[in-house]
Amino acid sequence: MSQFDPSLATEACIQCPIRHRAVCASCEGDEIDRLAAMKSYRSWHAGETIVMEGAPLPFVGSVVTGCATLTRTMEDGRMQMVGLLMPSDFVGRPGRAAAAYEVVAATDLTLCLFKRDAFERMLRDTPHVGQRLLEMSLDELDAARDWMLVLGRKTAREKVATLLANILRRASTDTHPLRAELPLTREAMATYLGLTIETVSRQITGLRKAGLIALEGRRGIACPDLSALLIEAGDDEDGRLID
Amino acid sequence: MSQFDPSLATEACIQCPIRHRAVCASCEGDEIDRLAAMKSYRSWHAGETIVMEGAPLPFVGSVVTGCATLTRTMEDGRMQMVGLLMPSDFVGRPGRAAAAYEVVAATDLTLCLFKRDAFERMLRDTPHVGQRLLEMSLDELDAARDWMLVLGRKTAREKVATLLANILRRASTDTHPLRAELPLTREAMATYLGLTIETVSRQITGLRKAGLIALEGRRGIACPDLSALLIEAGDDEDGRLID
DNA sequence: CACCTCTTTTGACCTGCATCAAGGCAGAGC
DNA sequence: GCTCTGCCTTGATGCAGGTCAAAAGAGGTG
Repeated sequence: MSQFDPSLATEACIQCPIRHRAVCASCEGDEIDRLAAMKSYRSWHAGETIVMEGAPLPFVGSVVTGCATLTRTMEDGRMQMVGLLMPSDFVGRPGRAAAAYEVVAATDLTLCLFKRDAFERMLRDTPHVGQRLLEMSLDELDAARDWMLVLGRKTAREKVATLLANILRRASTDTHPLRAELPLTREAMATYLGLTIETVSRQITGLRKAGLIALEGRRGIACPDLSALLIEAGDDEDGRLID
Repeated sequence: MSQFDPSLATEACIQCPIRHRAVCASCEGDEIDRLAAMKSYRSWHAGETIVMEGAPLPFVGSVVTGCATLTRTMEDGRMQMVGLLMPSDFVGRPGRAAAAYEVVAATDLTLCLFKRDAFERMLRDTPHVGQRLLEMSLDELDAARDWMLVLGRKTAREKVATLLANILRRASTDTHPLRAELPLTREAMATYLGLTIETVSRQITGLRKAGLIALEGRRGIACPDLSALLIEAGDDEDGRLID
């Protein structure tokens, strides 16, 4: 775990804490200062574990840069990723001392952190922060439920297409063709999709051979026609973003 | 859709709205009256659709008696149940006019309802209701993520054992052997578990032949040893309740 | 460059669950 | 009671994706 230079935060932490700007549209001036005084930043390298499943988690916060994964593990070692956190996503759970999932940095990662007890006090004192957090939690719940459809009913090819399309849309810079760097290894993708690494690899190859995507090195991906990829994913063309 | 006699509500609606007692532990006396004045009750028969996916949903509320299902459907008809609502569970989404999922009465069902706009006003005026709702939403999110592990990684037998164990524990009256009435048809179970109806049936038969459960008619189920069933489910013995 | 390690791809084979197709059984209505 | 209808179970077969094994890249290091 390395130190993050807080002076970088002004630009990087656009939407923090919990989508700072959105929240603070209704903040008084000194509320912003109080929030700012409570923040700290911490960084991790790709692959580092932030908390283990069940371990105490004395902070909450949000992703500033990079990408983190939430994973549940069965006793025999089977693993399922249950969330993929991107910048501005919330980490941790007010009102609960232990992490329900393992949290791992998928890429190099910086979090904006609050001590949990201080954050809980803020929730009580500042209702609009609680309202914003409720809204975000309900969005997360919808995303989790959408992903249940992916896990329960989609074929391997549809699953991979769904994930790639989501990543492409999030990273979207409206270039043509659409490009993105995959924040996940093949193994992490398999863990997310309820597949094995071999199946993920085969399906990616299949999509490449069908001309739906192009690979640029190990992590780079390009997509000439997102709507074609979405059809392959079994979604209607304007299917919603899934976490 | 039939009318529910509000006079029955006093007993039945122990935890409504949004676990009324829990909320109202910190309510003033007249807050309770105001909440009560906003409520209404409505009942549905087993199998009736309450709202279709994407249709306008002008109310929110909570389950008083019975059991409802939340389901997402793909264009080609594949369906995945994404939530199973039991008494005291919350229905609907403040801040959103349309239902994200189809809601169906799995059994005969009574809901305690609030007009959505009135409820949203209450959320703004009564912060502890919002806090309670946040807490409930985070619990739902954990449950949804736990179910992702079931869908993504468990075998058919483990899935069925997981569902049956959850139902038995919810209905638990601490009798021995544990008994419950299944609120779901085989088809609904299949939709929940990401399986087909035939596979569900075969796995139930398998669990019965292994002596882990006994069937009592079509809907009745008994379990002589819950911890044995939980081991079959791939959980540790005190695995948590899953929605 | 050679060497090592880690990730990804590819191949061959197998199995768990889906699919297709009959039956069986319980409750409702006559 | 009989029959109809809607669930549920059972059987036979096929295939998608898992498993096991090996090879091919892609970095990193001396």
